[in-house]
Amino acid sequence: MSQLSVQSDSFTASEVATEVKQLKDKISKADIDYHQHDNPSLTDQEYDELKVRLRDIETQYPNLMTPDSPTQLVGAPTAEGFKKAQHSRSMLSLDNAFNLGDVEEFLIRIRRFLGMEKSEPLELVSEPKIDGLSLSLNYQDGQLVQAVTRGDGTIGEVVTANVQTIADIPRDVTGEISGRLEIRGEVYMSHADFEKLNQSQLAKEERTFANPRNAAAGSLRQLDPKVTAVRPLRFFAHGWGRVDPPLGETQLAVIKNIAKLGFAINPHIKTCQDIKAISDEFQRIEKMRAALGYDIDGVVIKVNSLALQRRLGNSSTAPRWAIAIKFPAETAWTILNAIEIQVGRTGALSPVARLEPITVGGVVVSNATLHNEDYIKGIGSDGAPIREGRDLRIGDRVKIYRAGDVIPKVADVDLSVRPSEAKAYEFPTHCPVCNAPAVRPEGDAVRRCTAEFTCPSQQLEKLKHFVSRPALNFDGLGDKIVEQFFADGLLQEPADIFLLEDIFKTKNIELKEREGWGEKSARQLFAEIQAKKTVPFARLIFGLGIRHVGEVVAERLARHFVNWPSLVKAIDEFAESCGHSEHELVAIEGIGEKIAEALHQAFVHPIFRQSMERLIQQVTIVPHEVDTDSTNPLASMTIVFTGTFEQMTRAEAKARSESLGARISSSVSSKTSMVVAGAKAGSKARKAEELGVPVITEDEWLQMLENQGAV
DNA sequence: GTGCCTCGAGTTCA
DNA sequence: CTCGAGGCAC
Repeated sequence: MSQLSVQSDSFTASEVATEVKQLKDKISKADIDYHQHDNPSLTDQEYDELKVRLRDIETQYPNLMTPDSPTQLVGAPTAEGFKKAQHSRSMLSLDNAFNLGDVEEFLIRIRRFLGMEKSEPLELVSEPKIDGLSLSLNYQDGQLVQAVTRGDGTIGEVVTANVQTIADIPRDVTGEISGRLEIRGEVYMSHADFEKLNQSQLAKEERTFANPRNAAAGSLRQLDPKVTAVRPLRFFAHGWGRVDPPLGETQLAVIKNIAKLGFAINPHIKTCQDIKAISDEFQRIEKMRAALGYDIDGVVIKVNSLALQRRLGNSSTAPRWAIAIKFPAETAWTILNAIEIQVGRTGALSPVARLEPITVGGVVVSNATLHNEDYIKGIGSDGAPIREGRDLRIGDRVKIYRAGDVIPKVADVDLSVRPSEAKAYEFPTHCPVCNAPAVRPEGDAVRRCTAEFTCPSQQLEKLKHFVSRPALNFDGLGDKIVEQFFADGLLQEPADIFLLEDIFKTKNIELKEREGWGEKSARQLFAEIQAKKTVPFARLIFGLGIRHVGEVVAERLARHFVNWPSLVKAIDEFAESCGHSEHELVAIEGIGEKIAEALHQAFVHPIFRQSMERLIQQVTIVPHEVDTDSTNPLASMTIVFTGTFEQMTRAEAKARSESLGARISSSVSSKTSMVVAGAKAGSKARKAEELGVPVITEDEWLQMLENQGAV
């Protein structure tokens, strides 16, 4: 293994490529020996060294990285699962519109973001929104190398073998295209094929599927590709991820070129020039819906120009250049049997409706969210009536729909059949779990249990949050197990998790002897806990479960403060400065007084403080990753924008710099790396000069972006 | 002070 | 996925 330490600098490009190939082969052979033959051919250490070496090379030569590289695969395939792979660009969802007004707002938002006049033309493309499963297909030099499901948008499951038999997906576009090509689209099943499949399932006395979407999902996620092969799956391409040679300059042109490569595309794609055309097209598709022969749940509208799409970019969850206009949801009537109150990790008392089970949109629903006190009364928090002041009472006949085809909600109540004995629901004034007073501040919609750190429900929910996927992401320590351990008094706060092995010892309990545990699973759990002792800073901050501090705010804090002591110091200082707006904390983009106050409130609380000190002793914090790419000067900068911009709007400038890894701040301090001053810049530019912070013009700023190839 | 826009919190079922 | 609310631009 000595060649592994050789400096790659001394290698020629082709030598490096050869080494990459060899590494990949070795790793995948080891994978097969290990997982499929249960016969490891390498020691763990040798295996890890190979992977580290491959990752090093890929970091140095990103062009050698392919989607099927073992470094892109996270986690091993399990008996009942698929390998997982990270998407090269995350697969976002779409914003939804439910009426024309929403679409108009969407167009206004786009024009405003781009600084376009109302009269300027903006070409759009419309297409039916297929109700299926999103899939990413990765080709290298024309060969299909990997197919990945959407998953959580960042990481999906590898189903390459399963999609090889789908006729709408070419396995090979060799000769047509070289380099990398990632096609995205929707896997679905036609109505006719769905009926046939269910009949044959019936004949074989196997389970039938509730709807084509479930049938498609079930068929795609077969562990045995031979089963998938006989299932009649189809595919429409509707987008793309990374594509090496550009395929066109508009959405429509690229899609047409994708069709030329042999992919199926939907025949009902059209360009629209204005809201009227969109409306007409939506109605046309809606009329056609039943006759299409496959399920659609709306119409997708996209900005046609790819240049504009690039300028618009993405928000954290969805592209700004597309929107889905959804068809109205299916509804069903049922009986409201009971209203129960749940207490969440922030102490929020959330009412949940227990329903007489009913099928809505192909799924049996027995619970529905009731949001809050006012929702039960039929009144919005702004005083606007939702059901014209008609409240919900136990025993009522209610209309249920699934918002966004997922979350069951109560849309209406039938007063004509209300039982005479039904009384108005009285919302509890005390926590149903710990009986502490539950208060609802003036103007708030939510009533909260006041026993912030002592209410068992809040403690438990905070623990669940800490172990959850976006936080510390403990494998094999899910909600159910946390609940058990909490009920048995083994866990109370995050630090206890890392001390679990000791806690078991001192209490003289053997985990492997508990119901449902064995030697192996116990050992695995303790290993996982050990592994999670090293934790990325942002995940740790998010895991603390402080109000108003979600993933994004946690990431911003981690980015800004880099390490734990600086964060704590800033929060303590904020307290001393009596929470004033000049403070470093409040100057961070996206963090205002409420969030700073929430952080301060948590950290001054002795119980929280103590539990933090215990936790910090247990973990090693990985500082927030700073983009060390030396060719990107924006990566580690804190930038302040001031004045009026001409070439791009402020929102666009910010979005652009954030995507290049810069931090945005609203006020100038000694920590500011640079001020970009547009026309009529005032006090901020002056302050920057006083502090010796460089001030550049809009043109110079654009020049910097251009140097990054970001324009 | 007001009106976006984005983020956070809570929710269902398979 | 939706709603409420925080942050920020106007």
